[in-house]
Amino acid sequence: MALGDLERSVMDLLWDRPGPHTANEVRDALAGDLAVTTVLTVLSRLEKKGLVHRDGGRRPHRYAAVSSREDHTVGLLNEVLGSVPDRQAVLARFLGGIGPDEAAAVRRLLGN
Amino acid sequence: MALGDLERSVMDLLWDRPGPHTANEVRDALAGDLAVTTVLTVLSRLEKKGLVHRDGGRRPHRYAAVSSREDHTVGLLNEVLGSVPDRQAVLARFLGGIGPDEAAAVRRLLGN
DNA sequence: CCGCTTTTCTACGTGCTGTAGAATAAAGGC
DNA sequence: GCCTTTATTCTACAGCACGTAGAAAAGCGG
Repeated sequence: MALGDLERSVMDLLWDRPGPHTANEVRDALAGDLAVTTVLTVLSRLEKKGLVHRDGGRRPHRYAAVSSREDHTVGLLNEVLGSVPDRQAVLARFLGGIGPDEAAAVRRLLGN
Repeated sequence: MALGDLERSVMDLLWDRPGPHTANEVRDALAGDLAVTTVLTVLSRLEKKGLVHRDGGRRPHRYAAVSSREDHTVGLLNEVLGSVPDRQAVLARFLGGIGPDEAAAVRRLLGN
């Protein structure tokens, strides 16, 4: 699921600052001078996309990211990899293009 | 650069079948019954996006993918990874989620 | 009950994509 | 050099996602 620029900014905010936030808090933290309704629209679209959870128990409602930025991004990676018939071939090229430092990190991460 | 469904189908075709192709060939190979002009529009949009190269030397023009499916997909992966502040953290989660067989393949690809 | 805050509904402009007809251009035969 | 056929470009339009927000409704504190 691709995000627009503003949607992306909102997600970045929710990822960068921990804890649930109200729409007003999100608007204040965003660059520019948006209307709260704009932020609410975006938040509700993000909720429909399953990226944001809304706690509507008390007013004002609180919003938070459903999954971490890392988990979300891994999902995107797998989505990209799923669109291709030979996943391994892509990984091969990807690994061939990373720097030696990062290659070392990958090796370490694989418990080796 | 995200692709639409038809754009994606055309790219898949150009990747699956080697050599340059005419618009008519592409249309015949595609599922459904599209007009050639539709295919030409899509091809020219893909050309503008830099994904397709057109040889307009002789008529009919021939079209071919600029880069391999693997290289293109690696580009997408890096685009996704570039949108995140901590690339390594994402790679860590990604690697944690792959199967043991694929982990072995990755280790092998890293020359280990 | 009343005003203020918050949320929902509705709406509109823009850009991208799928789709293709109309208009134009080239190319080959005669 | 014309004419027919084939290929390319121009123009267009509907649908959808997104940024943006006003108008309307709903809830809360006093």
